[in-house]
Amino acid sequence: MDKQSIWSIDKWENELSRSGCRITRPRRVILNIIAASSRPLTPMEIFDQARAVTPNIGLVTVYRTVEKLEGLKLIDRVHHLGQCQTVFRGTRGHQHLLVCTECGRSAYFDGLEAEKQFTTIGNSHGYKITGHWLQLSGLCQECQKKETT
Amino acid sequence: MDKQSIWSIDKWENELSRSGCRITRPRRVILNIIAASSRPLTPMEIFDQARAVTPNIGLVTVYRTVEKLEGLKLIDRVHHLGQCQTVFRGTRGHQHLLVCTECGRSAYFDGLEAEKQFTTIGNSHGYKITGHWLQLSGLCQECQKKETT
DNA sequence: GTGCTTGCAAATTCTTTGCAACTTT
DNA sequence: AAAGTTGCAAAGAATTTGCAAGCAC
Repeated sequence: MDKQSIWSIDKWENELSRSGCRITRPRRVILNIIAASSRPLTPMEIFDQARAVTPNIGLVTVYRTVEKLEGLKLIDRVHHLGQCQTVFRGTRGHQHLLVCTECGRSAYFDGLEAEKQFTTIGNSHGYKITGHWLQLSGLCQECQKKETT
Repeated sequence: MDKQSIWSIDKWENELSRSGCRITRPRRVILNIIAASSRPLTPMEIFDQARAVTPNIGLVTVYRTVEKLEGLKLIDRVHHLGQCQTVFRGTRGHQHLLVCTECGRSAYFDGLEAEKQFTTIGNSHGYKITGHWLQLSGLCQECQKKETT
């Protein structure tokens, strides 16, 4: 677990209690798993990892915790392999995701200059732009190596 | 149904038969519904509309037809309201989608200059970019009017 | 103690599969 | 006639809900 993860967990727990939620053991476990992951995870994957730590945790708790974290914008929903139930730790400020199509390893990159164009594009179609979704996909370093092997 | 839709349907039927598929009545109905829609539709929505025309059509046929159309890239999967099973007629050339968060009305816009940056962004993280997903959301003209009402 | 959480079991919802009858080419 | 397609019913997944017992604050 890197510095960033630790940083996230503290922040997440603060956010959670600030919004009236309780910090329970199952939640702490789920938080840690998501924060430590280098790739987006499905509810089931989170559940499996969580069970290794707390065998009697319920899948339902995963769903409910994920829902809460998403509501607080602490995690993001990611498009990956036709799934959109996978989640990844949220962006800090204005960033977008870069996902490896092979292994799922993900990284954030900063917003583009281009985003300024979005309003203009919207206008030309009569839309008032309120948001955008941008995600790049490709092969991470590891998976590029495997390709050539 | 506008010109664009008619144009799509002819093209779609050509593509379908060219890939060894048969043009059947249920398929024609589904094709027409998707081509004529100004917003992304879920399998169930397509089914409901189709039933109005062919009461004994099966939901299964919708799933199977959608799968086929998607495989031929004639329709695109769209992110809308947490769903990613909704589909919309495909892009022509290099375009991206603009979706109304209220009513779903959608339009395509041309690719951005900015896309040239994507490769560079990828490189700086060690990724080899193979694709990107960009979708804008906002309020369409109709829904902006309703807001002020 | 109060009120949020948990895990279980059951209920829903969504999607896929097996198959015999039926169309398209 | 051959090969792809259809709709039904059933199977399988994925997700949500009701609820009594259990914790966090």
